[in-house]
Amino acid sequence: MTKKSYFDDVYDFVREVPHGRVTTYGTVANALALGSARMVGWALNQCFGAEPPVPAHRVVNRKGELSGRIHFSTPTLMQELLESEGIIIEDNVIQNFEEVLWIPDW
DNA sequence: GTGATGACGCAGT
DNA sequence: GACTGCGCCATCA
Repeated sequence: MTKKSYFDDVYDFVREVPHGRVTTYGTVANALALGSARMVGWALNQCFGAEPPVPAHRVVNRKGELSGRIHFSTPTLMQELLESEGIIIEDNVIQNFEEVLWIPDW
């Protein structure tokens, strides 16, 4: 893993997400100019081996659904983490999505 | 070198 | 309004 990839860009971006806030794949892809939201999800697929750990639970799809929860240790872990930060989630979907959505100025 | 896959997004129907 | 298909770019087999 000594080889740095654009993963670091995605990881760094996600780590910049404030506590209690979330971001979307499209936002990350747009902010990092990756060109595809798929790249973000694919990069986060390996975030579990990243150091320091990446708050991947703060990254959701455009609809605010916890689409990536299935990749966590448990399908409820992602929801538990978000709820622990004060984010309301129902049926694996963020309720006040627009309120917790975090978007960088740049 | 080619084909297939992936935690998505958007346009078209 | 809801569903389907295609495209994005990078990595793995």
